[in-house]
Amino acid sequence: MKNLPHKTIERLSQYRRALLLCHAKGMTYIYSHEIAKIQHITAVQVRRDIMLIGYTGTLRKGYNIKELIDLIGQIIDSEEGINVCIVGIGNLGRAITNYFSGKRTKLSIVAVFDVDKGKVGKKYHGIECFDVADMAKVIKKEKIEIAIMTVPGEDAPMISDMLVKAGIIGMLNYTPKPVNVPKEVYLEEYDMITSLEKVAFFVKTH
Amino acid sequence: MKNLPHKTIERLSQYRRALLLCHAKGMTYIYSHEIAKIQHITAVQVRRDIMLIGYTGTLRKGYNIKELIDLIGQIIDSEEGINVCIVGIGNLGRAITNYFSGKRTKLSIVAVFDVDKGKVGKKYHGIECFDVADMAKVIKKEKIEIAIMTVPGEDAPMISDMLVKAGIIGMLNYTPKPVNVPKEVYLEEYDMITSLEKVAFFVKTH
DNA sequence: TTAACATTGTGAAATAATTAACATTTTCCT
DNA sequence: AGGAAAATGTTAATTATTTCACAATGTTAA
Repeated sequence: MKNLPHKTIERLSQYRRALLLCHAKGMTYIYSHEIAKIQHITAVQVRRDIMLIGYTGTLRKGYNIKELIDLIGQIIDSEEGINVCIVGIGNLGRAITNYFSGKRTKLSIVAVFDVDKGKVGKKYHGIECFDVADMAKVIKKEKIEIAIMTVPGEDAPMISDMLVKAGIIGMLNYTPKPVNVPKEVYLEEYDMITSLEKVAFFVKTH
Repeated sequence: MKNLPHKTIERLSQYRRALLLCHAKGMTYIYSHEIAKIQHITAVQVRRDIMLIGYTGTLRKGYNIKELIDLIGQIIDSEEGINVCIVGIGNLGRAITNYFSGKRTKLSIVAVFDVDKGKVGKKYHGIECFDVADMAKVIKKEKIEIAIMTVPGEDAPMISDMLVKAGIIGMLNYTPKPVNVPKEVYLEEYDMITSLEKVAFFVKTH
């Protein structure tokens, strides 16, 4: 199951969230075109994604929601769970801890870091804030594997290097500054300004 | 210049930001492989993107930074500038106003909206917060064309509909909930949870 | 019981994006 | 002056992703 396309993985994560809502509403089966409607993509794409993970639905009844949720979980989650940290607990960092608080998933945010001594020692949504200087120590102690960077752009390269040295193996960079990591580290970057400029461009060209 | 690939547009936005930093440092020329290094992509891709916008560099000297910045601006900016609003001024909304404050670009955040009466009337980074109920009025008055949604997921569909009715033509949805908009409205969705789950998946599979 | 229909599953085609390969040109060195 | 090196610009090949088209099959209704 290694060779799932990146885009399929993204959609599976989204399907699962939509399916959890349906499940909570008491639905038991769902058609590909219903999932497609929710995600505003095509039904064929939904079916193909589901085909790729080897699940098969029931003709004329659609997919069993519970089974599909569980299967997606088997595919994209780690059995043991993964610990995550956030570096930089400004507005963006807090927004992310917010999203996660309360939701129990296989991904747990177990530490946040900041340079601001006024923040160190405080708790954010129940998660303790440590000094960036103690990063390596805490990451090892808490077995943290993924880091989310929400620091100012100019600090990103240095923080990134520290994270890599501390043994992180996945990184999500939300700063506007691209960072370099060794190829063993999986890096995903997202930049809000770029997205907005992209929307502006495509708005302009209809 | 209409048919630029989506990915090229994203990268042009990023190149521009990197080039502005280089320009500020006093550099006048840059090689494709230097840009590539900064963005950690390949030099061929940089050259191809630049080729697509019709710019040509100087052999053995590289690209003129100032000229390239200006050309990218001509391509991706709207001459008159575009007004943007943020709906939902929680942590994420504030993070975005933050990013933009101080930077003068062709994109201006001219209004923020919230349902919380305690926030209405206050200013965030100099931008006034209006009641969501007055959205249509303010959007027309201020000639706002793009909206950034940073409301809780459950409010997203309703807010989205209101925005569309108010005449928005581009939308950036940062809630975890996909929304439906008519095809005349350009929609870009980004979901942090999905990104994190994706990183977790690819970390797991090396 | 059978015809019409709705739905899944999937090979093949189409489209989008990246990468390889290399011709071309300028500069530098000897 | 001439050859080597270092860049750009671009066509072609490759890879990734989406969409089309339709076979298969269970379900419903007459």
